[in-house]
Amino acid sequence: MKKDQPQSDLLSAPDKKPATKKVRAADRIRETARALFYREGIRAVGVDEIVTQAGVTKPSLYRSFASKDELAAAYLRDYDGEFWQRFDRCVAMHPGNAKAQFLEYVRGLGVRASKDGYRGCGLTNAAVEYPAADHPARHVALESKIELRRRLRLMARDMGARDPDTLGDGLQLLLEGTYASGQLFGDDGPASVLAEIAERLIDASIGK
Amino acid sequence: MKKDQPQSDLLSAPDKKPATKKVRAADRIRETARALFYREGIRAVGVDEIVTQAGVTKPSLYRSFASKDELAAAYLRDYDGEFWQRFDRCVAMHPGNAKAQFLEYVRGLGVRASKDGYRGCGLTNAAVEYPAADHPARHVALESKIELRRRLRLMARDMGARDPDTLGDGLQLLLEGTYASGQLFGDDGPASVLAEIAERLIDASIGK
DNA sequence: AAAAATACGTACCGATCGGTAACATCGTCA
DNA sequence: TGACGATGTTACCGATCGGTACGTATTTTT
Repeated sequence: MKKDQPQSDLLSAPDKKPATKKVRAADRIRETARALFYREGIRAVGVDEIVTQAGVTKPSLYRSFASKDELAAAYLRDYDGEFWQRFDRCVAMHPGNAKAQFLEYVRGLGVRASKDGYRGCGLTNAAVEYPAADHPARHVALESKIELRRRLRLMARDMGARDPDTLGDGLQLLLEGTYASGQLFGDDGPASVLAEIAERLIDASIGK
Repeated sequence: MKKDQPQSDLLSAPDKKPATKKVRAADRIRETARALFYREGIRAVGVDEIVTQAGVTKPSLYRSFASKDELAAAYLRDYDGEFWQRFDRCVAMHPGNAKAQFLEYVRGLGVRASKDGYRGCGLTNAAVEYPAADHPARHVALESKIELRRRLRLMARDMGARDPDTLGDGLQLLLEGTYASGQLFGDDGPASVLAEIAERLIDASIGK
């Protein structure tokens, strides 16, 4: 279970103990929380479970995070970062072609969402778990979704949509619908038609 | 379950106290749980809060429901019933016209989902809160979604879609996306374009 | 090597969680 | 009246919840 020691000794690592435990407790907590929160939900996971599985202790958690809610918010910030990494990678694959960019992301998502064990979007799930507007976790989730909306509308404009805002919002509905459906049905759920439907909607919304 | 209140006083009710408390405890619990579970989420609401707000006591709850999980399942069965009531009312309004039936529902949903305080679909939310496949709440939610999928595919066929299953699934993506987006963004969210997008997608999927 | 700073662990807290035992009370109907 | 079923009352259970007081290692700096 305790793997990952700093492989800095690939070349010229002069003074360094094996450092089996060199990974900072805060990092181990972040990683463990990420896995547990995503798989089981935030409310379902207690801090004891996190620290136990991370191989650290509770005070270590509370030295790095003010509360469980803040840890949840940190998890979502990490998740948000990974999301945009995936998204922007698709964008970079098709320079100047917004439709191809979006369809690239959508095809990847369609595959992921149809594998079982898929649990949807961590950000959306968190917003479902924490409806209170002032909760730190919900705040992170909402900001991310607002940014996504902005990006999708821009992409819709670049696609040449007659009404970019409407198409952008429509694409967001499809994405959120896939997140939800993917975790409801296992494979062979509605999520598998995402790419086809998205393309159909886009084609019906551009040109003319 | 457990019929309610002998409403024998429609005529000739001679001796009857105001009956402020005549409502069965089980029913009061169901109603209270429905409101609280939907608004705040199932995990977020404790049984103490339910019985307190319902004006009953904990043993009364556990005389009618085997566990909190079963109460949650009962809540979802109620929710499911109300959903199909709304849905079938829209169907009945446009006999023989599946597209009009669906758009009728979609227009109503678009309005509801854009009001703030909207919390999405109770069934979908429950599935998010309880990822474990064997949880009673998730079971009810999944069954309902499977039935919805079946219905939407049938409607897509009645619309004359080239590929009914694909269109049906696409419509489900839009619905689920609206449930999620509606509770993320308040009003003026992506949910407000649902009707327009749905119609566009349908038109692009039929005939030819 | 000594001192200052940083990271971590042991043990514990009060509150709340879902759930129950035992008994008193009430209304209804025979 | 008397019996019954449904409800309320009170007190309690063990487990888990999020969170902390306080002392000990370990590093880093001097």
